[in-house]
Amino acid sequence: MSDRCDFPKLLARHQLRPTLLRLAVLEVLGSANRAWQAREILAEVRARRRVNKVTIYRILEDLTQLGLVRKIPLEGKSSHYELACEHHPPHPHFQCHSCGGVQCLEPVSLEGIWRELKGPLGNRADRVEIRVAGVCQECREMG
Amino acid sequence: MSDRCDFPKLLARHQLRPTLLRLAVLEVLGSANRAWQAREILAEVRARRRVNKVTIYRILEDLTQLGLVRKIPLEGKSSHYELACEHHPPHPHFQCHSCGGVQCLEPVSLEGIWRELKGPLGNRADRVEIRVAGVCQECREMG
DNA sequence: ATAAATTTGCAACTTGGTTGAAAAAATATT
DNA sequence: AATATTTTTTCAACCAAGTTGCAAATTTAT
Repeated sequence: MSDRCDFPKLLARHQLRPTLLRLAVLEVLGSANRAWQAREILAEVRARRRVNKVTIYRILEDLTQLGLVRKIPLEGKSSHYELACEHHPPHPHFQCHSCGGVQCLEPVSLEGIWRELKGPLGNRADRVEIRVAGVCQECREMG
Repeated sequence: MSDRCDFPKLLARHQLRPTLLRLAVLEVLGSANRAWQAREILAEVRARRRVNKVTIYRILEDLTQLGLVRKIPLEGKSSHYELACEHHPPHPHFQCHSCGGVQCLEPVSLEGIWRELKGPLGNRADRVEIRVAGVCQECREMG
């Protein structure tokens, strides 16, 4: 997935030091083409190292702030995070409203939407997010 | 906005009794063309009547379940709710990542997106939600 | 009138996330 | 190298949104 992302370099480019924990978080995020909950990232990092949850939250916040990570609001109480490097362009997410599971979908063109968008003038729009809700295959088969 | 929605009838159609509280929640939702947080709805209903928050949450859950209300996941820890009657078709939402404020945008055509959507086969997609993130006018003027 | 079912309230709890300040680690200065 | 400074991580305590189980109250059916 993100074998081609040089995380230390990415961090350096943003004046963030390449600490073990920051790298660990980035590596978890890059280890699969999916969106992760903070709790999942915490668990993954803990598999290799002792960490406090606050640290994970703060790292995620910093990385999100710098645009290195995308924070995706979805149904449920916990946010999801994913890499935002050049190898992971923005894309829609599918969420099953039965099991809550999340899947990344292929990127779609947003031109039409941007063109059609009409909102209170004076707002500056930076980003468009698409969430597709439905029932995933597994839940459908369950009945 | 929703002067044309007959809430008692809507409830009856779904085998839900038109209790004072259910009607109060619907009336709050219909009182402005915006998305409401549960806490806001609670406050509004409490302005007229004594209610427990659990009741509000349960009512919102029931109404959402029946498709009478849309629950919209946005950035931040609390969900937003809005009427889903025929007078309030689905539409994108704008959210300011400075103040967190939410605005309803005009509906846009989703045809292009539906056509382009490519996801794990076997999923059934029911709904597409669009969230536009940016900075609202007010926050821009602040600096 | 009374029994049965539905709705609401209450209190206690769970969970995701946050705060502030101290401890530890890394970097810079003399 | 020793010390000061800054950055990162931790800890404990906290907060707010939302949930659970059960009792009380209300509504509907018998």
